Amino acid sequence: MKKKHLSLKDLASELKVSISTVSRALKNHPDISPEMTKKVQALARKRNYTPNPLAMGLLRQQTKMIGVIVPDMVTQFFSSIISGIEHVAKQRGYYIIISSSYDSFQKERECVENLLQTRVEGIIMSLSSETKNFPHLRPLIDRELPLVLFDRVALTDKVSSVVVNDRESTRKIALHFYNQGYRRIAFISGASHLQMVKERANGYWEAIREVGLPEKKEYFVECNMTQQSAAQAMMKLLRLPEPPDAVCGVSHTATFGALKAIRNGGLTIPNEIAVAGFADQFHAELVTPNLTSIHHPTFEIGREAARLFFERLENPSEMPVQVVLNTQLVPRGSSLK
Amino acid sequence: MKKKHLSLKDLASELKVSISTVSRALKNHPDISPEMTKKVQALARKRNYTPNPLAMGLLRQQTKMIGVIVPDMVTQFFSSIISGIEHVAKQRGYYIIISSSYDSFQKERECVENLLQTRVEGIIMSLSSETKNFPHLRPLIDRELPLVLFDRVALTDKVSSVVVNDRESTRKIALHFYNQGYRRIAFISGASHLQMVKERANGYWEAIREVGLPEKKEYFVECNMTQQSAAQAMMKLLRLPEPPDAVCGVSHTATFGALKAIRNGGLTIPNEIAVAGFADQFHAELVTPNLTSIHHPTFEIGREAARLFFERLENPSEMPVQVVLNTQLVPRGSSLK
DNA sequence: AGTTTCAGCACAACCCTTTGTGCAAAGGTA
DNA sequence: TACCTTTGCACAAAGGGTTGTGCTGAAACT
Repeated sequence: MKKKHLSLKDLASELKVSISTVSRALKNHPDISPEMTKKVQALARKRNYTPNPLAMGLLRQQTKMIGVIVPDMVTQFFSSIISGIEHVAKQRGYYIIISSSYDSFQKERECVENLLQTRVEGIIMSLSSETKNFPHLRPLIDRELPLVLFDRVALTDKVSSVVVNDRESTRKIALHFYNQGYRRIAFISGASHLQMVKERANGYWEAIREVGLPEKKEYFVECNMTQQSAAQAMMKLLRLPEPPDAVCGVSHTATFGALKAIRNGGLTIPNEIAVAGFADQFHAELVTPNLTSIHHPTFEIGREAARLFFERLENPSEMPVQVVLNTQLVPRGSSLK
Repeated sequence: MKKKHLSLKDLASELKVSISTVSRALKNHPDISPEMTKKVQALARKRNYTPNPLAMGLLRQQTKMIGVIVPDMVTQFFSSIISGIEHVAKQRGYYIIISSSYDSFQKERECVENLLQTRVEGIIMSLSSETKNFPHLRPLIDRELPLVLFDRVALTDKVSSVVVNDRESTRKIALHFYNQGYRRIAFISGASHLQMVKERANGYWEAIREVGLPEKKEYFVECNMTQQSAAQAMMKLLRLPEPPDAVCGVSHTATFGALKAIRNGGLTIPNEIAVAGFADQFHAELVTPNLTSIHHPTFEIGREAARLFFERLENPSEMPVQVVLNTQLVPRGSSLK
């Protein structure tokens, strides 16, 4: 005995008036007499009527849905951003549909296609690490569907985006190391085709130059952004004839990978070597000593991305903009001599 | 020059046939001649036609959407479960709409109402910690909409649910402590109105009795499930005339709270005191020594919940079932003498 | 050749809502 | 009284898709 959702038709037949009368009465249309309006609204409230969103969507040609694509939705970084997006979307009566690209270009492409088929009104996404070309974004751009990129961005001349000040982040860390007296500062970098990685690497070199330290290439190692790879890169650093006394990871994963390698190497932090990188408060305070880290305003990233999305939705012809959010360096035990 | 999605009507007018012909041709209906079918399908492929889901939804009276309510979507535990739900939903062509109750009964109630207005076909949820009555679930049950609860469940005689073997989890931990030679085993419990907490507490006592240790009330302390509160509870334990040599936290948060208190107290793990609790691999291996922990099959919880959901969707009259998943004790450094 | 049969397509209704237009009854004015 | 305006509602179309039924012309039958 499954009760179906009730429609205007049900209300209309119960009141023995036409559907259009009911519809107008619910909107206080002047064409409808006050008595009728009252009667209709009373019944609608009693029966707990709500308009069918599908019918509305069909009529208005809008689904009230935003597609969100992230490399992975389990990581706190992304889930927190999603939470920020959802917060704004909810306020505006929109829903989000989350898809994971699992850092695969192929999957990302499928996600975009799927979401377009679902008739989302636009997409907010962070690119997969494999994504170097953007043919799958063409349909969005050509059809002027709102598209907002965050964290891992591209095509910034055509697409609005939200990023953090990556260069400044690593610069802050390196300067912090220097101020604490560390002089052999190393950096574990990542896949260099990513804009974010380039920026962070630049920030590192900028600080090195700024304080007048020698630009030693051997203190700049690369990894593929996995914990294991970062750990190996760290071990490479430790085997140097003159190993670094401070190290900064290019990402959350790289930082903790380096941390593990250092522990395995039996070195004491922060005396023999200082560590800093990217981590949220919870993770930074879980390890001993607590990790000096760059805190990303994840919720705000999501909020801004959603804000830009609605801006474009309302004004598709505006020029794309880029919002740069500032990160925060939180010094903790791992780098305080 | 916003190109709209194209419809059957567009295809029909381009081929100068009726809409119904196009519709049938796309489905290989025998009424349509092979040549016409070929022609239509060719054009549809060329133009990249996909049916409008709103129109289909309106027609079939199904939205292909599942509402998902969690206390918080940022925590890995829940985001991983959501990921499992999404995985199954995607396979079946369904989308999920995620709402957060923020552990508030009021918000949870609003979430349910909102989702029902959106015409989701059912809801998969974990109850907020405030939820003790279930008037907001009545509409779901009365209208026989699929409802599946996980982790924090209730009304198991009317609603399908997925839980883990909580009692067994803590029992395993306590037995593991005993086998490692620990004899003064403590437990940091939580808000006792939660079924989950009761079960875990029971598992602890069960193991204590099983191995014949004295049932010492002072080794059983309570906290309100925050890190700080758990840390305070831990400190209380450490101040005992005969402090425990092993401690188990009732939850992820409680476990790490206890860990921090022990560190602050300057005790060495696992020699002076062993620690174990609930944590995923990433967090367990982040701390030193690595934390012995109960691993929850979060992805599977989501998968099972979704499976039960579709079972009920297809067969609403079946009796509710409860799936109990087993947890896994992963011994690590924090409890190995 | 006249009738039947069937292939092959068009028409119309339905799902639910909004909204422009039509229309009848009531009121007002000359 | 005859005409015009206004009130208050009904009708219909549109949005995109499916599907039962109606219609037309040609092939196959007697």
